[in-house]
Amino acid sequence: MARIPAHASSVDSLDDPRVDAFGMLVETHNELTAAITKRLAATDAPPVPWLGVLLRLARTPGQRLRMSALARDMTMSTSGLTRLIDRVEAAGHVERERCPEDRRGLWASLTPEGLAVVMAAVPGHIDDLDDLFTAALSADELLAMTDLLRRVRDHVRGFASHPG
Amino acid sequence: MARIPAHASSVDSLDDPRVDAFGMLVETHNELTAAITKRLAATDAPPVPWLGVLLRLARTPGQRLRMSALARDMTMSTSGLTRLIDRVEAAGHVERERCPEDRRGLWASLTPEGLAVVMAAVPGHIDDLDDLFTAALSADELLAMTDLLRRVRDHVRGFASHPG
DNA sequence: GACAGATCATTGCGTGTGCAACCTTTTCTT
DNA sequence: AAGAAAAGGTTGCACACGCAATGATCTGTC
Repeated sequence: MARIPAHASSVDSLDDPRVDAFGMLVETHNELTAAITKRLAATDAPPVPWLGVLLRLARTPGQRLRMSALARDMTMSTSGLTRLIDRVEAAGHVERERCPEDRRGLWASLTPEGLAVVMAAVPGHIDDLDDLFTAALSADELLAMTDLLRRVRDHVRGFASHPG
Repeated sequence: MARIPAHASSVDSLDDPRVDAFGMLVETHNELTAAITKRLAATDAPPVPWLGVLLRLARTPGQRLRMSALARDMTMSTSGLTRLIDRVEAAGHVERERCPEDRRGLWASLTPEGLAVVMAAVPGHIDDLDDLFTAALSADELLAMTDLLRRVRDHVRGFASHPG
């Protein structure tokens, strides 16, 4: 691949592997989340962001997480998470609990109903992922891709670029 | 790692490489687009979706694309694209042109100003990508990841799961 | 040739999200 | 100990997006 001089003025300079990679990340994400969203909506499973919250809580010891920590994990703003938890809580899947050692803070805590919901939803979700996602890759490739993505994610997080 | 029986009822069944991979795709996308969005906003460069439109048009022979084709390429609904083009057109970067051979259709056509804008924005954008994205990977890994993502994207598109 | 159905693009509406401002509580500084 | 600064979470606001319905045009069938 030829280096691209900074003063390049032809449209050829727009073909760049870094730009391509970023574009592909965005497109793949959009295609896949749109498809998964439709699959979930076709059943009575919770939508993608709900599933994200419920999965994270279910996998956490004590099955509760601080609001701000959950926002960071979900890569969304705290205001976005406030509203998301509003909805999930209204459905009875989580509860807000006051935090004894920091009275500013709140726990988002998974309810038994919420745990039941996520346990019931996951097998179908995995089937959807097999169809739409995993089928395109070998097992090794899936792990390799996960690893590459994780490294990029961690790298970007190092810039503390989160929305507030 | 142990196989997970379909009737598994413990939270261990929630640790699944397919679920992990999907979660990582979403997180990486969210982190990276948020960070890139902030970088672009800090300069006078156009926001991410505008850049997507402008780049696609700039790289297309004739530098124009049908609205519906552009919507598919951008992995967004046609209504979303209508509004996006409204904004980009108001900024003078593209123009709608009636299509002689199909009077229902419209071309989204890059203006000279739009071309100048994208040519000016791309070098800085590539610098941002180098910082935030490419730095986490070797050149080979970047290409490998792009390839894996492309295969997943193409696979999902095979399900014709687009929003309308 | 006419009518039914599909396709292209737009609009009304609902919703999910980020930013900035705010209040409360904690932590730091002196 | 007191005031300043920082952090946790919520709210007002604006905005971008998807879905469903609409109007216009094309395509296929009889």
